[in-house]
Amino acid sequence: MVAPNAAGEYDSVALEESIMKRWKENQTFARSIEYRRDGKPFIFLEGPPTANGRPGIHHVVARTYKDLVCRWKTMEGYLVERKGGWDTHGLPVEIEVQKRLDLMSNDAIMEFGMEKFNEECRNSVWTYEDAWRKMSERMAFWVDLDNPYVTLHNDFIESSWWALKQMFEKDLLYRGYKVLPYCPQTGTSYSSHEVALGYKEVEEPSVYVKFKLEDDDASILAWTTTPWTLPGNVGLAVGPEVTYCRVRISEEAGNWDGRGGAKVGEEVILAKDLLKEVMRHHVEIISEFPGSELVGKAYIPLFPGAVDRGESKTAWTVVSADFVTTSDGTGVVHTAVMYGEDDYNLGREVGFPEVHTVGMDGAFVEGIHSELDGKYVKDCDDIIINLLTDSNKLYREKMYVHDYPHCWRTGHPLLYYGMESWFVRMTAVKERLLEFNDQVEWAPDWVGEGRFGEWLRNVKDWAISRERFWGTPLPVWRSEDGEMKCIGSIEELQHEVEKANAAGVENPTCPDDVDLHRPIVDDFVLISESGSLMKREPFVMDCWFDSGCAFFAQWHYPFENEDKITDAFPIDYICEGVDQTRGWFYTLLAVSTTVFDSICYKRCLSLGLILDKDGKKMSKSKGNVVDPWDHFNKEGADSSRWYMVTAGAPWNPLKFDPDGVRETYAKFFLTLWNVYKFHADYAALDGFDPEEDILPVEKRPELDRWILSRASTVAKEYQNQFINWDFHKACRDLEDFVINDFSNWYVRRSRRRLWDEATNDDKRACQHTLHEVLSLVCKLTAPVAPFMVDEIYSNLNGDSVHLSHWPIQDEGALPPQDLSLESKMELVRSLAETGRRIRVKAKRRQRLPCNEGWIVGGPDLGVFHEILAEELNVENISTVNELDKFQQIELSPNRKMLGKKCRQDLPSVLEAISSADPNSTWEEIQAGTCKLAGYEITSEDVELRRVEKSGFAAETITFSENDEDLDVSLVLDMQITPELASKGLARDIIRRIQQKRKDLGLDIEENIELTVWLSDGNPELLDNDWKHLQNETRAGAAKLELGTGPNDSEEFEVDDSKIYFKVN
RNA sequence: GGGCGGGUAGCUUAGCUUGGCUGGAGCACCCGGCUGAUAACCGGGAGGCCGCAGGUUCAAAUCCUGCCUCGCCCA
Repeated sequence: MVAPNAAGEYDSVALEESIMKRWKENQTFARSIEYRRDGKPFIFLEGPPTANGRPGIHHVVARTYKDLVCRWKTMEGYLVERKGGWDTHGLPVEIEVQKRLDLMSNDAIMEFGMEKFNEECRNSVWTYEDAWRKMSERMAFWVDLDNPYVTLHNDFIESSWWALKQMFEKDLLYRGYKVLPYCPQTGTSYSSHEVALGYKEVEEPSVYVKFKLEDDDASILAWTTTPWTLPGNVGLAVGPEVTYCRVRISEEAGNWDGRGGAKVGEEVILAKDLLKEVMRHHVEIISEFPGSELVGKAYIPLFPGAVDRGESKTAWTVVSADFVTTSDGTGVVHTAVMYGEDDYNLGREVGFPEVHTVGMDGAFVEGIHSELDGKYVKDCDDIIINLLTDSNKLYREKMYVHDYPHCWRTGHPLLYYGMESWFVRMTAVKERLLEFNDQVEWAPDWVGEGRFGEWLRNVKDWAISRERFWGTPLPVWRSEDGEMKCIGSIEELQHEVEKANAAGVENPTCPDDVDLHRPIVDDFVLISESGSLMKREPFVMDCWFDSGCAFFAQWHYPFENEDKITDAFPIDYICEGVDQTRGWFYTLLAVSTTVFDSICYKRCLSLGLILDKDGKKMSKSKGNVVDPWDHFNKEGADSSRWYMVTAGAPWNPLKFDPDGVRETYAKFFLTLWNVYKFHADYAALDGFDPEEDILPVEKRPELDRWILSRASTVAKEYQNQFINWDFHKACRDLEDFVINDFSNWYVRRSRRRLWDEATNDDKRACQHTLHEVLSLVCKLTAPVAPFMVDEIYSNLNGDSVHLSHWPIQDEGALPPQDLSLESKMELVRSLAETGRRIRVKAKRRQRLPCNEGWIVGGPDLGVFHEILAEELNVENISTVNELDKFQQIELSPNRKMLGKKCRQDLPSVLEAISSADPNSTWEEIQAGTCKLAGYEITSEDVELRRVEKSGFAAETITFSENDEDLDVSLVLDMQITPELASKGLARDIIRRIQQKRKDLGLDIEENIELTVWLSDGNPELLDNDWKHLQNETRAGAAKLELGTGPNDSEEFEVDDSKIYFKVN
């Protein structure tokens, strides 16, 4: 091993870039995996981002947590392979292409050509791949992007097909309807985020409709904002617990506005709470009853013949539904099965006929009503209202203002429309899902138990098909009479194509590398067992299905890599934003449960959202998006990563404050670098070899043993915090250690030890200690902020820190701990601080020494007296036990004990304690005879405090060791002697001259010529101190004069008298 | 409308599980000190209806109830 190089200044960006280069040249990432080849695997799965969006700061956050766990586990000795992945299918891709090529409807796409369109999609997927690569590399996210899994690759699709077939064979796949927001103008249904693009406030007619009961004169009143759904009405829903009433119109209404009405004597039924809201007539209440009494009653259809009853027994009857409320309407919900999600679910549940009254073109189908057939539904509101009015079925109309989703492309209102769709029967495996979820270690646990658990308890069947073009095609072929085949591999497809060809179908060729996308797969026609032609169901899969298959499809399982599932499944760790709870976290579990009947991942870290510094969501439109490069190019990736991890718990929302990154840079990294620089510069100068002349720890001074012990303690706690997912606490503690213990105390106290030019034991001890602590800090920091510490570690140890071993597991790897030494040093530091506080209060300059200092109480600090004398600027430190000389006692109540004993009398007892004489009371307490305010007071009820007597400057602090609180006092002697005054004066002058030297930019070694003028008020400067002054300031030639200095001399004041000096 | 989480100093936050001495820290601000020690450090100061309102208790930031508010997810 050779001596380290001198460190140079810290330039984070240049340093990180040079390290990136070094990693590339040395293949450090690959080596970090290879040298763990024999280790136990730790399986990480990368959630695939889509590369057709630019990466943002939130991706940096997620990748930091992915990376740090993988690096940590690697250092621990696990084999952690990291395959990159890309999500390349789905709606966002199609929308991008549609916008670019102005293809605003399905017809336009078909006209353009589906093949060409999909080709455009395939290309557009990679728009930002380079930006992603650069970001990943710059932030040091180690992942294999050269061999990623890609959801559009045939291998991936084939594996997904295989998975679907498993579901199909388990009867978990079925065809049904799903009510979706649909735009008849473009012929497409919309996902929720597209819907969100198009909400508009509109004013529309709403109607209160009278549904005449079959065997009763009364009508039930129902309300709807979509009159066009009324011809499709097949049922009325009431709340079983809601109170309804039957009322009779008792008077004609005056000032009737709009169409509709009711005659005197007519009877209607509605929720009691909404009576005033709805009725425009004076009415008398005939009866009141719960909704359950209405259930089963039949009524006369509004548009007879519009819907075919079919097998349904419940059509045009009242049913009960728990979603019915009395917040608006009449407390009765008109149900048209195909045009509302609640309606559809209710219809399925109670058996209403599932029949469309509206076509895909948005117009009524033939046979509804002569005035409606073939007309666009939104043009029919008026006609329908008139028809109802004419047949006395309308009670009233009311204009209604609400937000309603509109097509973001055409501006037309969307229709909620029941579409053919394929589902995975998740409801059938609900119990297994819950069971598996219980086995997952969630961070934080409330996401698993709460948000995710809640979702699973209410799990619905998963609608996995989309009427789109760019995606994994649904591999189900279907004949007109409903025979179905699900294809699970290319080989099977080829086989089926051959079979069909043999039966006379003319299919295109189906080679081994057939592109599994549309429209190619659409062209294959298969043949059923009974000999009918089968066509592919014209859907693609929800792209969430793709990513849900990633854990096996990334390996092309089961066609290849069987061992990846037998040996490397379930996954050990995944990590994504909390918004993935019902996204990727769910689809992974859904697929693994339905296909493998297994848990999918053992640990899941769910990250909080990233917000701007004001707590607002980052969005392009608000312009508050933080570009990661702003910080990569300024403070660097280390500071960005460390900031993000220390800013809060990973699952809490992160308010990203650019100033926080700067602060991290200035405090943690700059400090660490300067500690390193301090060590490296002297080590380089001295030719220090960390492997030579190692001084055993027990032979090193207390200060060294202390910092080594602290380092051990911090390292162990760091590991515990990591295991508990408390990365933020771990890193905050480490940061505190580096800044306060290591830099501000150890290095500050050790500085002079390295100044000595000759080698000695003390210097060697210090250098080895610095080397060991720095190396340890590097290892601990490496997973979180991998750059700078790699530079430090490599320079000190010759190889990358990322190839080093995590220092925690084996006992011998950490320096010895000495907790009693740690707590003593803590006391020493507190005493040093206390001394400064005493001086401020006593108005005594820090540089003016005190003759004596006494430590009263506490453990033996003999070995630290020298440090304390220096820190406190006291000539002589001693320990004394005679408290009374400096102190008197005070009693302070222990409220916890007294509260239990005295309850409501506590205030009067407290009063009694504070007014009693402490000395005699304490004697009584010890004798067991103390009684105050009627209560017996024992030594447990009070705490004894010692307070300094006047005449000494003193302060008492509490020192805790082994659950015991000890009072320790520091007393300073405040008298001033000529010797002390001289010393203090010398220090003040030295300080000024040193500052001047610094201002002049003088080298540390350089000599100066010095003249000092003392005036009348100054204390005498003794010979010794004058010599010391010359020595410290390297004043080769020095003169001491009396009087006022010339105009070109420097002037300053000490205790109100002036001093002049001049440096040449 | 439902579920989950948050609301503590100008800002970022710790403390809440298990109630108890004066609610702790960092940034920024002011005063002082210290420094051949770095964008550092130390002491002091100012700055807190601990979201609001009730309840439990001798005692509530902490436990309970309701509300307000912000965020996310779902309707």
